[in-house]
Parts: sequence; C-alpha cells; structure tokens
Amino acid sequence: MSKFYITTAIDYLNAKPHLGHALEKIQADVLARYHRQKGEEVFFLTGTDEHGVKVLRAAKVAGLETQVFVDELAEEFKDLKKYLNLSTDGFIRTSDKINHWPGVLALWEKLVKAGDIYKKKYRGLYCVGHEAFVTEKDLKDGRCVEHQKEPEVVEEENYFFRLSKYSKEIGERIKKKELRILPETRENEILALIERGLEDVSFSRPSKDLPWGISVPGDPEHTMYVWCDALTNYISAIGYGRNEDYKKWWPANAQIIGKDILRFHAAIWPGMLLSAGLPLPRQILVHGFINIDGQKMSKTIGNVLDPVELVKKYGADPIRYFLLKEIPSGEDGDFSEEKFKMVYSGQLANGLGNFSARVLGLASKFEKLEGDFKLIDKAVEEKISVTRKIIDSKLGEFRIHEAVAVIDELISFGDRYVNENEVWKETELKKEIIINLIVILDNAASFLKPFLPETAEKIEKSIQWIDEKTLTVKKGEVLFPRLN
RNA sequence: CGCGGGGUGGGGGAAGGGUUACCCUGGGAGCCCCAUAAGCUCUCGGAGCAGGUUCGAGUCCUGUCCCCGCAACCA
Repeated sequence: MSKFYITTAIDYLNAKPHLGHALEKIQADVLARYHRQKGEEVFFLTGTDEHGVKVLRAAKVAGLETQVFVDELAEEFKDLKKYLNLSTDGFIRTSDKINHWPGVLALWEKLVKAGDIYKKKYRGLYCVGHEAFVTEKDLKDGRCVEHQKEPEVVEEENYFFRLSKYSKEIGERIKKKELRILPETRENEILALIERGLEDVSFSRPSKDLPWGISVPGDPEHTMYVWCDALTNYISAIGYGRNEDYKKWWPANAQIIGKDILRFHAAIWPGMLLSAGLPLPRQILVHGFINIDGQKMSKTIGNVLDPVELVKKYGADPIRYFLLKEIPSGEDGDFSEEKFKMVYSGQLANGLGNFSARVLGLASKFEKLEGDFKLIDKAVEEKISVTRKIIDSKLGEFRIHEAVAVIDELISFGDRYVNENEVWKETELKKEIIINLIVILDNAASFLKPFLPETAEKIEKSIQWIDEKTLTVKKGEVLFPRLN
C-alpha cells in the first residue's frame, strides 16, 4: 500500500483563525480524503507556529503569560478540525518540547555537521519603539513611522545558514519536477528568484531580543529564528529526532501553503533538507488569498471573517463547497455572504439537494429495486467514467475547483436524464431508468465524499443495498434547506 | 522606479491562436409537474483603449490607461 503524507502550513499564533486558514485546511483535507479513498495510507498534518516576538507581544497585550496565551489560541486552531470536518491525523505545536523540540535540535546539529551554520555580524537599523530592527520602508524622513523615532544603527552577531550553497541544486530539482510546484506561475516565480542566486539566511536572534523560542544548542545567548524552528515541524511531527517513523512518511507527497510563504518553503526549506541529507517534498501546492467583498481581508478594515461563525450559521459542507468551488485552488478568490447564498441556493439546494430528493423520491415508490446495476445505459456509464477521469486528473494538478465543477456537471446530466426520459410517468415501466438514476446519484455521492463528506454520507445512507442486485431507498432529510 | 498577475455578456468566474467564446447568476418565452416554487429547452446579452503579427487572436507582440499583488535576510 502506498503512502500519502500531506501537510499544511502551521499557523502563526498572533490572532485567531480566519477564513483563509479554513481554505488551506479544507483544500488539504480534500486531498487527504481523496487519497484515503484510493486506498492509500494517509497522514494529514496541521499545527501551529508559536514562537517569535509577535507572539510574545500579543500575549502581553492580552495580559497573559505567553504559554497560557498560546495554549488557548492553539485550541482554537485545533477546533477547526471539528468545525470544518477535517480528517487530520496529527497536530504539531512548535512549543511542544516533547514532540517538536527534539527534531529541531537534531536538524540544527545536522546542519552544523554539514558545515552550513556559521556566525556573522549583521548591521541594521534598530527602533527602540519596535524593540526590533526596521527596514527602510518602515521609515519616513529617517524616522520610524510608528514611533516617530530615529532608529539606531546596531550591530549584532547571528548564526546564518549557508543557503547560497544549495541555490543551484534547488533550482535543478524544481526544473526536473522532482520538487513540483503548482500552479506553474508560482514555479516560474520561485525559479526566477533562484536564478538570481539565493543568499544565506539568518538563523538566530540574540536571546535578549527573542527569549521565546528554542535556544541554539550550546549557545543560550542565541535563540533560533523561525526557519529552523517552524519549518522543521513537517518532520518533527512524524518522529524526526525521536524515532524512525519519519522514514515511513517523509518526504511529504504534498505541502499546501499560501503564496506569501512560497519562498520559505521552496527555497529555505529545501536548502535545509539538502544540507541534512533528507529528501525533498514531492510537491508544493500554493493557494492564493481570499478577498472579502473584493477587498483584502484586514483587521484595519475590520472585514476578517471567522470560519467558525460561518459554519455555525450555514454548516460545514456548504462552506467547504464554496471555498473549494468558488475560490480557484491556486489563485485569489472572493468571498461575500451574498455570493455565498447565491451559490448555496443555485448549486447546493437547486442542484445537488434537489436532484437527490428527486431521485430518491422516484425510487422510493418501489418497495425494493431489483435489477442489474452493472448493466446501465451506455451514456450514463460513459458520463460517470469520464467524470471520474477528470476528477483524478484535476486533483493531480491541484485544480480542486475544476474537480468540483465536473461533479456538478454530473448532477446536471442527471437532471436532464430525468426530464428527457419523463421518469415520473408510468413509473413501473421506467424502472430501468430509475436504476440508472440511482447509479448516477450513488456515484456522485462517492465522488463528493472528499469534498462534502457529510452530504455524501447522507446520500449513501439513503441508498441501502441488500445485495448487488437489490436495494431499498428511503428518502432522507432535506440536504440543503433553503435560506431565507 | 523594478518584478509579477489581471482587465471577458447587467453581476461573478472559466478557457488560452482555429469553425457559432464556456459556466453560474440575471431578463424574456416555452415545456414539465417526479423533486427543496426545484428541473429541462430556447432566447437576450460580452473581450479597457489604440495599433501590429497571422490565412486566422480574449488567446501572441507593441504602446496606453486602470486594478491587484510582491520587493526574499520583513528580527
């Protein structure tokens, strides 16, 4: 049995989950469920990134001890599993000293042994207000925009990782598709960046500035910076640094991330893996951002949407459906409640829900349906097999929205089939047709399972097989009640 | 300034040199009544602007206007 290891980015704990987090998790969940359905052994990982100055500050603002703060927030991210109906197998937290830290320390040592960690002096503009370095763009007339203070030039010594050494190798692996990056525009983007040559990256911060994190082995004056700390979660979670289980799962078959962190995952992370002598992930799938009513989601605008609220209001499957179908997998998309309602009533209530009710209603007129469910209409058989093929290929290309669209098309085909055959007339004589319809609905449910697990299950429960040639049907509840 | 993406019927999206530009939604007409006042058929309606390449261009090129991202060591 082949394995399929899929990860999402770990979420940074400076705020609670928003709709964008939900999108990524749901996309990953579809792939995880799909591969499970194919009979593969799947491990689906999510988690949280809990270190760094921003977390420290957010905790302070909340008036909580840092660990307490992250514990509480991490719960909210964990809860997404329940609300969004995610089939995750693991959840890793970077503050987890038992499961995560050993992997981080082991990897750091590996990089040291490879001769890729070195100390270097760094000069930068330090803003006292920020308690951090600032860059030119934070300044206006030589002063920090936020604090109206002139930054000082400060020099400090940090550990660096020799990423430059792996620049060429990473580029080649990507070009050879050993490390596949989808969609292609993202691959082009990262290749262009790599062509220019990757620079070494800073791997630590002085502990006095960053007390919340993992200390550099043998040098408590320094704390690891995010790269080695956070990226390592993908292997620490499956045992790296603790046991040999990681060899079963690594390399990841798919790592789903947002477009904002492409560089880290397609450049720094592969560099670290190469240095440590570990295989690279097979593919990186990059999603876009969700706009709300055409506007960027932002705290200042105040349009940040809470996925949990939406799920409570509309249910997990409708929200999943919208995000999967209406947001193109690798691109930016738009969410608005108005648009959501349109899709809900058009596609879910009128489409899938109504079709299901139609077919189950027609079929339930028979006490028992007997017949040869293998011997179906050529056109129906063809439609189903084409649908299956397209789903397979679309999911392989990280085009989830198109996979959903093709299932919708099958439903639409079914609706046409009902009309064209005037199935409601002389029901007895139309038994063959109804059997075909059941086959369509049954297959649609199976196709839908990774996308809308709850709905698919409801449909499947309505069709009760007695044996290969006999079934009874009971009309279930309304799948998608009308919104008003 | 630079780099990247984009401007498609009233609204939202898809396709990416080749006959009548696809889907959802909206307007109009008809069919049907099994179903969640759902379904089916027909119909209305479209490519920012200006050029160019080509037998043929939403699709390639140039210019122009507009929109949106990114600018990796963001400490």
